[in-house]
Amino acid sequence: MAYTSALAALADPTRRAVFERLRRGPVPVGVIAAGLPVSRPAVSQHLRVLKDAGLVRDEAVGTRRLYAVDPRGVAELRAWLDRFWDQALDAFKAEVEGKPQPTKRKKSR
Amino acid sequence: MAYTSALAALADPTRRAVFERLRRGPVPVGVIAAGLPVSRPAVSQHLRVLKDAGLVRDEAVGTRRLYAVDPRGVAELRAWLDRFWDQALDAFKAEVEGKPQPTKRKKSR
DNA sequence: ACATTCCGTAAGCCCAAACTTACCGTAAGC
DNA sequence: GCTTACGGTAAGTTTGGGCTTACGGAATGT
Repeated sequence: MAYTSALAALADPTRRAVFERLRRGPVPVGVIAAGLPVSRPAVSQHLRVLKDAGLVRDEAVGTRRLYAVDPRGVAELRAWLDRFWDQALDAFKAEVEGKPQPTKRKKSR
Repeated sequence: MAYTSALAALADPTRRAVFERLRRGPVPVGVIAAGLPVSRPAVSQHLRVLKDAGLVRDEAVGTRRLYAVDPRGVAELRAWLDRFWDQALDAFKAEVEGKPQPTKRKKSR
């Protein structure tokens, strides 16, 4: 159940900006920070969270580290979301076909 | 771009529990709160956030309000996620086929 | 060897948000 | 009518997390 940490990771706007920057391809930390209004250590911390969530993988090349989107983390989130997708469509279809009983209120106790 | 608030909404564990409870079908607020270790007002507040994010819709029936998953919010999240999915697969394929240039370091400035 | 570039980590601050208690409105049952 | 069940809102408290500054380590270039 790593989708929990993935959702928590993508909740933050700055972290989402980092993640979306990675969509174009592998990028070193400094380049990411240069395009954002936060310091480089902040970006490092965000990348750590994304990595722990399985959304990102890194590769050391010289003194730099290239970060890239990890398809596995994205796949896990997708799978979790799809469960809601299927159910919601079923419920919607069921409601269109015929309203159920109005559900009586429970007696006092 | 309502996926931003949707991600923020699903980041909280309690709110996610509420949302997952709704996966079985429409439920009144009290029933949700009964199954969670938080107070009923807390659940009300969480439902408000989920509703503002477009993930949930509500329907008044008597003194109760039935909450249910809103497929539209889920669809929006799915669409956003899929953009990463496609890109990540492309990048992975490109990397397998042939490593790009090692990327020289920039001179001092 | 030294200097430089790149990056991760520690410590600390500060604000957003999740929670509780208390209150009020509304609809249904008697 | 009154009472009771249900639920949204306000106010206040507290904890978590995102940020900065400062530091240390590792690899490259000369």
